[in-house]
Amino acid sequence: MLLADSDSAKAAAHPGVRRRMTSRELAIWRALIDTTAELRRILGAELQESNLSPADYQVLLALSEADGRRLRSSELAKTIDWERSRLSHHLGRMERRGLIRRDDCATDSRGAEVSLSAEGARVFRRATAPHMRAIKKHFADALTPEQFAALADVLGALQNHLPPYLAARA
Amino acid sequence: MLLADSDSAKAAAHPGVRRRMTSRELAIWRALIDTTAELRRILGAELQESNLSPADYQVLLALSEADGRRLRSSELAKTIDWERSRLSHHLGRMERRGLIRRDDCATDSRGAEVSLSAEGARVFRRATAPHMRAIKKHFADALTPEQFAALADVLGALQNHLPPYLAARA
DNA sequence: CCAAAGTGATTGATGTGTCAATCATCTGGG
DNA sequence: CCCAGATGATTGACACATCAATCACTTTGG
Repeated sequence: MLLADSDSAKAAAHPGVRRRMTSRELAIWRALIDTTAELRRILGAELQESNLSPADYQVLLALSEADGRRLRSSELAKTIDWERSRLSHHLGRMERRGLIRRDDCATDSRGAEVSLSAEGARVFRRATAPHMRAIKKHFADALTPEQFAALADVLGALQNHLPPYLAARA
Repeated sequence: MLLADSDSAKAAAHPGVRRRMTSRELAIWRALIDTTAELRRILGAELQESNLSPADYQVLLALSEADGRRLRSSELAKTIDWERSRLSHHLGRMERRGLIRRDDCATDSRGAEVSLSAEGARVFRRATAPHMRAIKKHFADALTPEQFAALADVLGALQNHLPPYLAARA
């Protein structure tokens, strides 16, 4: 039913900005939201088996790619594009679980240095391969090279059309 | 950088299931997740101006399309594909805000009938048009007819490849 | 030098989502 | 009829996100 096309003739006649959305376009929007939500749900459940939330994984990934496996808190926030308060709360929980550490910063006594604990590094290492396999299985294996190209094109168009600051961050 | 393609030659040589993901495929995956997250964020912020969360909107939409603007709680859950406990918590909050009502069900005293309150109907009516405009502005207006077709194709492929029960629900 | 503005980070309140446990009611086989 | 198991729905505990407020420190202009 994604391909139902009762009003596409109208749409084609008016390529401009002034027309209404067609029901097909709306259906594709909903399919986009639902399908990506489902994919996130599946991958999140898979990550859970390593005792990590998707958010945990993002943090650990950024830290493990960082120089010396440590980052200033605000740098980390910028890297993964989180609000600082969200990060602060989350780091609190991750610290309690022993995945990361927070130390006072030498050069700025306001700041905090976040670093990967040995345990955090270990957990991350063991989670990565299954996570990549899951992405491959549920996403990459579903698409042909042509579909990848088309998807990249669509995402580029969407990003370019986004309010400027996202484009700036990219 | 979405189009960087350092290892696509390798990929093309092995169309099968056994190969590793290319870095380009992974980049497209991340772009998909990030772009849809940003779109959800923008539309959520826009909905907020009508004092509704995206979740509120889903509930109100399902109710306002329902026969008599009322649904059994479990029917509602099935319609919007939520866990029952999530719905129960959410309905509690929406009831406190006066958007919906819950009454005992006549034919099954375990059950609850959820219905749109006058206020809920009013709020939903006033939120719908701006919401549709926002989807059009940030999503539909960004894509050409060819890109819509390609996206529908990609989403179809992803859905067909999902674990069976989603397809069953669709 | 110092007060005011700016910056790095945390906190508390509240809304949201998930899981497992619970409660009440319904239903079907004996 | 009756009770064991299924079903409809809620609850409590906890993880997570967002917002506004706060705190501590740093910087800067006079």
